[in-house]
Amino acid sequence: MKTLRVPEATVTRLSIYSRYLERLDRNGVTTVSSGEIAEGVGVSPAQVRKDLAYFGEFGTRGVGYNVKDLMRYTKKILGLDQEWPLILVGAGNLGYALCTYKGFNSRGFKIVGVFDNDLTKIGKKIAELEVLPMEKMPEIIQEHKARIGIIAVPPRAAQDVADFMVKNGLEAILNFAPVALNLPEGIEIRNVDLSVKLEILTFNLGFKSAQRL
Amino acid sequence: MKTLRVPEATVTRLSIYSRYLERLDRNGVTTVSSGEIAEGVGVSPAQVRKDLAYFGEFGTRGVGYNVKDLMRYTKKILGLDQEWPLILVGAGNLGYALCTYKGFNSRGFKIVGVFDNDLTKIGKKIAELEVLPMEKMPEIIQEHKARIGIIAVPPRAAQDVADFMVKNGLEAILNFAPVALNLPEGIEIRNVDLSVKLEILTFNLGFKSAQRL
DNA sequence: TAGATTGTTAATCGATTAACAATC
DNA sequence: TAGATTGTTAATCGATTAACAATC
Repeated sequence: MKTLRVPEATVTRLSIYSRYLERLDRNGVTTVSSGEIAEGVGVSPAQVRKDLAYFGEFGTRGVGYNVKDLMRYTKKILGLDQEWPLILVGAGNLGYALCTYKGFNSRGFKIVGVFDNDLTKIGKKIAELEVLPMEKMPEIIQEHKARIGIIAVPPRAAQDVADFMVKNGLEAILNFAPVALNLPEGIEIRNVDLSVKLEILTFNLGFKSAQRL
Repeated sequence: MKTLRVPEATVTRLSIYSRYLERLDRNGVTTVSSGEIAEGVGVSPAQVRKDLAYFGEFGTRGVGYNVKDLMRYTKKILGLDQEWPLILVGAGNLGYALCTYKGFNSRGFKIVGVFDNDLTKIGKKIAELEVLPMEKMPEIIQEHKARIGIIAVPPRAAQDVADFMVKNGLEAILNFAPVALNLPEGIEIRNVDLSVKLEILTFNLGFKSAQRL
């Protein structure tokens, strides 16, 4: 792997190519061109080739890419050739949905601990897993060698949860609470905001109406 | 509103500024500078001013921005000065979580119909709403003048649901299924992929380990 | 007035695309 | 060989940032 800086957009697309290749493979397709991938996921063929070029040469000129091989390469690049144990905080509706979300399991993600500080939730079961009090987190992190945490709590609690996760050794956080978190250098953090994309839609609908006037 | 093309990243940030301003307002802050907003959401002060400049002049030189006013302006720009009725298809765990998600309501989004084609789900209640069969969708869309649909079904069903939504007049779709949808020109579509950001994290964790070698 | 902060221009930076030699 | 498609370079495009005049 080159130590060149890879644009985050490239990694995002790689994840999408990867899933598309899985589908092609399931459908029995053995060879694919950059143009077909591009068509399938909605980007340009040059984009596909450029993205892949950050990591190596995976195709055959005049022929295209072997679907199975490229699928494996892309998953390997993304780190999906291994299982990733996840620590989840927040056993509300969103937490429940994430626990049962098949899209995680199929990519090698496995939630190994669900935590909450709400006494009415602790002890309940979510898909095989008992909701645990926060104090148990260090133990579970150690047991599974977890490195990634997911925050699915209300905004006001998110920073405390993040601090607690970092204190206990987690290195990366996926945050579903709509707030910017303050974390020490070196901790990877990404936000998933369920409402932002919806607001892009409302913006665009309004914008189009305005232009029609 | 200028008819200039606005970068999508600007709209995304506007949504984030807007939420941050709401928080400042709740905390009783009356005036804020571009530098403080930048600090609060993690971008550069120039970025904040540039983003706002697409839509007008909202500040006072030497002073900053009035929090309440700027909050109202940003919400208006995003189309959040009105209620948006939403049509949701998919009454599984994710659908359930979205129905009860407070982040939607607080921004003026209101799910007015939940649909599924699973007979075991139809008739059940999710937070005041009865899960309806797909055939009822046209009626509900008309009744509420809904323009936006949310897809929370498994990937293989997503395209059919999208086609059905478009056929019944919806103009914009938020898609939680991890597939690229094919839709006619003019239909706004955005995907929310719960797993992609997680894969960016695993990529970065792997990348960092590789660089340490 | 002196200090502060906006709005905006120009410079910089980075990402996408077009084009084509390499090569199957 | 002729046709196809990759990998890569150079050109283009667009977004971010630095800098500063305007002005409170």
